[in-house]
Amino acid sequence: MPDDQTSREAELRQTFAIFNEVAIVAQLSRTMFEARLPDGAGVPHFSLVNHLTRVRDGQTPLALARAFQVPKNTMTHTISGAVKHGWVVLKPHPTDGRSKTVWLTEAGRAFRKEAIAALAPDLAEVNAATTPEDRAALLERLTELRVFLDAYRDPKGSSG
Amino acid sequence: MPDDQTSREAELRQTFAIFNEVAIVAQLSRTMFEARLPDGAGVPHFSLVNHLTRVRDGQTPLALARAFQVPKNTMTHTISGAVKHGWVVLKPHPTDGRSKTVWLTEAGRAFRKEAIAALAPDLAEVNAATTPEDRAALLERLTELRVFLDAYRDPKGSSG
DNA sequence: ACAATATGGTTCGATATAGAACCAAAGGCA
DNA sequence: TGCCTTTGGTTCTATATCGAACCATATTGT
Repeated sequence: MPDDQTSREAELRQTFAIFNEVAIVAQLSRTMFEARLPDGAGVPHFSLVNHLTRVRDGQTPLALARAFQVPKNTMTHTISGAVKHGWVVLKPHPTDGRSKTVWLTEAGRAFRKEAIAALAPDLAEVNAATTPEDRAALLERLTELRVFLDAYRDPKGSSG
Repeated sequence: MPDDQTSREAELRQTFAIFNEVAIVAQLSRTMFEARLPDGAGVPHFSLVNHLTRVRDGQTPLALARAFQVPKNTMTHTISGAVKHGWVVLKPHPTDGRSKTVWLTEAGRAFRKEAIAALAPDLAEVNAATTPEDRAALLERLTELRVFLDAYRDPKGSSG
């Protein structure tokens, strides 16, 4: 077996290791965050409410599904949970009878505010344990990888 | 609001963004991998079989749960799926009547071999789209973060 | 106008993950 | 020996995620 082959395989293993670490970090951070969120709140609920706050509410479920890169049935499920908790409400779409729009409630805004306050200490611990340079580099490389994967699996950007 | 405060908040947002990207990459890569795996095979099944191959089989479910940083009931579930597919078999522990041991089957070894071959092209695409230096840096920083989170959430290293 | 197709959303079935309660065997200790 | 605690695993319940099938409304093409 020539050297080219063995070193290529070593690089594939390294890339596999990257995805492995990503999966572990995702798992650990999800657990960490959910421990801080109130009652039946999960990360998807917070992400939804956070997105509606930062961008704008009144978006359709499909637009949200695309924003989060998840299938539309997953977004249906997340929204229904948020509705059940009273953080958002659904209203009919003004011009498209098939569609709906998602709106924040006061409870939703309060939930987001409290969640952010509850999450901050953990984030601060991470910042205390790492350097700003490492974090900036990590974010850059992760974004690069995410952008590639995004385009790789779905060259045209569909999601429904 | 003093500058210290605003820059600290900016850093918290950046760290939050890191976890956000990690979650997205984890999601995209999981989907990508599972599209390549046969029939009802999921990433956890592959990870299990891969671990049993690389380290050794005959380990107990609890040891495996610790190796993968998951609760023991999650490992019970993963193993039962792998047993159902015929990739591993359970045998009683030789000296501990409460415990079991997990063993690879020939089908399990074949599954791993085929899965690796099926996954390689995707990994190669990632390698074609990134530089070795970026990948090495990413892996390093991810590992650093994973090690921190691991210690942060569980200073003593328990898992059962 | 009308049939064919495309789109927005939900439902169904499957796997994944995790906390809590539970059971059975092992180990410690009087 | 017998009780109590610890440990290994499973079960129960709940949320998350996703593909496939499905329904209703819109849009397109003729």
